[in-house]
Amino acid sequence: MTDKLKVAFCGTPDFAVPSLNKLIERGYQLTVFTQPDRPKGRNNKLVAPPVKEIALKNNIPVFQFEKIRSDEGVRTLKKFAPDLMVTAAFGQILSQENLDIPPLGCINVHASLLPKYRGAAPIQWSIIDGEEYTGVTTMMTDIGLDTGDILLKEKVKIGEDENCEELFNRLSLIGADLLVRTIDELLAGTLPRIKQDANQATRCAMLKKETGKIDFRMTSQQIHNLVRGTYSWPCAHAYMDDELVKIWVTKKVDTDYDYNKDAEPGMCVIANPKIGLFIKTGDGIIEVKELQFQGSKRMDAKSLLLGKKLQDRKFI
RNA sequence: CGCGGGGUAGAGCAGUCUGGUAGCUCGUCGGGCUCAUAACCCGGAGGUCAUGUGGUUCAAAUCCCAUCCCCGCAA
Repeated sequence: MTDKLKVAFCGTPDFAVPSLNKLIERGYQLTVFTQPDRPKGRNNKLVAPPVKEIALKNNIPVFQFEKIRSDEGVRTLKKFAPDLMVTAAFGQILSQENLDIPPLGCINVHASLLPKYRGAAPIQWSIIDGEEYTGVTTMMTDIGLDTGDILLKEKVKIGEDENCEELFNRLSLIGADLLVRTIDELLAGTLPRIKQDANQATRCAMLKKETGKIDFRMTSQQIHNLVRGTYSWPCAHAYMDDELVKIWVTKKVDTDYDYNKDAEPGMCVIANPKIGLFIKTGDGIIEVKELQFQGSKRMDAKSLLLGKKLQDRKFI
């Protein structure tokens, strides 16, 4: 084992946790930088980022600058004097001054096959776009947005019904393994560095609430992708009589059902507690397995239909 | 004290405004019927109506007060 490599770890959400855990296992000397606690939930209670929880449990120093590129952030980083810096879903932009501090540079773990899906929500967008494959890439961080040289890459197939929470979990574990392999090769001097082909690059935007709005004129497959890709947040949704309805789980329909083929997209063409809930789409119907009306709990469609009549009512 | 919805049988809901025997759709148990079903028919069990030995009342799931829990929005 490499003794006492000093690593500054910058990460925030669950995705970054397995990577941090790996570095802890390695016994590196760590300092963690993460986002400040944010108000969450109904009473605006402050909630610590998952990475902070892990760090505290392991007695690792934690800093929560609003901006790590601030004077104070830079000063703190310099004082720790890391050999290497690692970022994983940090959510802050590093300055050149930050990047110049660690002699070995800065490695970023990014959940896409770069140069595709640079940006903030690559996992979600790869599902929404209906990609067959995605993966994790480690790269040398530079000043651009996910533009640094590619180091290692691992490709995975996206499951047909896999939602982005499941894919997140899968990729976060793969990312953690890829990270330590990257560090090993970096130290061994065998690490490849490949420039990104800017012509092939695509960039994905942050998800907005509005991203999850379902337009039932889309195809069943597109809707299924949207539901899976926005799972958990912002969650695919539609409205019925001004009531917000979250669509949690859908299933593509393979059976031949008898329903009104002339119904408008969004119409509940079959809404039977014994069969389920089926909504007309642009090219057929889609089954809604789990959904949630505003103010009420998330539940499976068949249960909901026991108490709520949705037959021939329409989602917009 | 951010705004709003809700807690009624194992599940999902109605009933609350206008106080007067606890209902519906399922499930479950028992029986019947059908070549068959998203089946159908008959019968039964199962609730201190979130909590308060709270207030009002002849009478509270329902009105008033307090507390707890769940959910949506906003951040």
